[in-house]
Amino acid sequence: MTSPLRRDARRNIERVVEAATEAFREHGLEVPLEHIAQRAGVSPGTVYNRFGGRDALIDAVMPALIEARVREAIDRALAEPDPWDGFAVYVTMLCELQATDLAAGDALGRRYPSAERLTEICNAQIGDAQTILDRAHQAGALRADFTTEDMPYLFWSSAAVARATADTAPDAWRRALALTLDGLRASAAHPLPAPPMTHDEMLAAMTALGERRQGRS
Amino acid sequence: MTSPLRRDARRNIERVVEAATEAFREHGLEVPLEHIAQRAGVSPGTVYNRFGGRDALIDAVMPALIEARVREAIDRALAEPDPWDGFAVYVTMLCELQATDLAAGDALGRRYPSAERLTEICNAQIGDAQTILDRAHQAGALRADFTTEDMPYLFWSSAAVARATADTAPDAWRRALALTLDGLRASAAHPLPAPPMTHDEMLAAMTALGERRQGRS
DNA sequence: GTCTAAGTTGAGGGCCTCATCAACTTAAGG
DNA sequence: CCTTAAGTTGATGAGGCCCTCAACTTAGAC
Repeated sequence: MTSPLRRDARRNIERVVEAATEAFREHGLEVPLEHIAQRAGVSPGTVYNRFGGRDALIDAVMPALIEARVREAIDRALAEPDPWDGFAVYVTMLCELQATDLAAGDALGRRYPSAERLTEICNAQIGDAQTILDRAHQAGALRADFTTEDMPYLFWSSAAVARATADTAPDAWRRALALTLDGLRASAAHPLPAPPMTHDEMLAAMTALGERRQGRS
Repeated sequence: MTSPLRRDARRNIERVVEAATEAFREHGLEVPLEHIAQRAGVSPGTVYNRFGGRDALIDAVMPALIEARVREAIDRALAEPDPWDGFAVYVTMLCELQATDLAAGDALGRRYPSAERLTEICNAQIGDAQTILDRAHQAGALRADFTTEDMPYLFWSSAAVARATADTAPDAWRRALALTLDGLRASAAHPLPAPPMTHDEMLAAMTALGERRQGRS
């Protein structure tokens, strides 16, 4: 079997996970691994030894966080007696998460294929979202032409607003989101100029964002 | 007086401006200056000699482009008999510009204080936007609580969607924007959770985006 | 206390971008 | 043509990040 880790190794793993959680939250998933190492009081080499690279580290840190927060959002949404309120609560809580945790913003709006556990969690999350949408659709509250494939627009938009205003008007995203939500009510619906993305287009777009570390060639 | 430039110098300036226009459009305002130099068939040093740095180059290239396109949008908007349609056309044309020209996306949503001409143009643009908004407000078509300071939300959001989907669903931003616009009609208005940004907060947020070249410390 | 495999270290090679400047080239006036 | 100031070049140093690996340290078994 995998021989048990030495005590110092286990302790370093803990430290790195802890440092990574904080650094990811504060600076996003692209924070230099060297900053994480330093924060953990460990050499860069150790991070690579223990995790093998950024994606594995992401996969060690993010899934639990995302899953917990998404679950919370789902529960609160379904507890809401009014289906529209449920939908609004769901979206708002996830956007709030994005606004307070840059890494969550990355994780919700992008895909990192080699972070397998995270990908799994996020895909499951789409199914959960479907439940909330269905309920709001059936109540006639959510416009009929809004689909799960449109959800990333909300996350991308809110993340963009939150990042832009983080230092100057940290609650601006709430106003921007409220404006957008008003456009999603069935009563606000006007014909749309284009069909939704297909599921594959959506995933491809999110994956491209994950790969595009920064400006490419 | 400033002694006239030598012919080769003038020619190089032209080439660099041309190369920069294309490179900015394709890759955004953060494209490496060396790529621009290469594209212009010129050494990196020449770009620095002639322009002195990225901001000056931006200022040499972007203002004319932005001004022309904004003017076009204003004209088309005011030509629209219905004030709501005018507003929608205005916003849509600027978002289309963002979607087809990454540099325009940067310029409309950010501020680069040391690119003075560009800053001036963009500030003037806000005044023009006010005209369009006023007309739509007075017609009772645009929700009363939507202000000029809310406009950046539209640009940031649309730019985020356009960047995300550029390679996979290049028209997705139209759908996302249409959803958002439906929330801006007076008839869709529900109370908002927060006041608009102040003008200063808006400018500060845009400036921060311009300075934040990429992930900061 | 000794020993050794497990673990850590941090310098270093690779790659990228910025910005500079001494040495070279060339336009253009005389 | 020759001259020379204007202009260009591209190698270079500085800074940042990634990832690796030979040398060193240490936990923990005996």
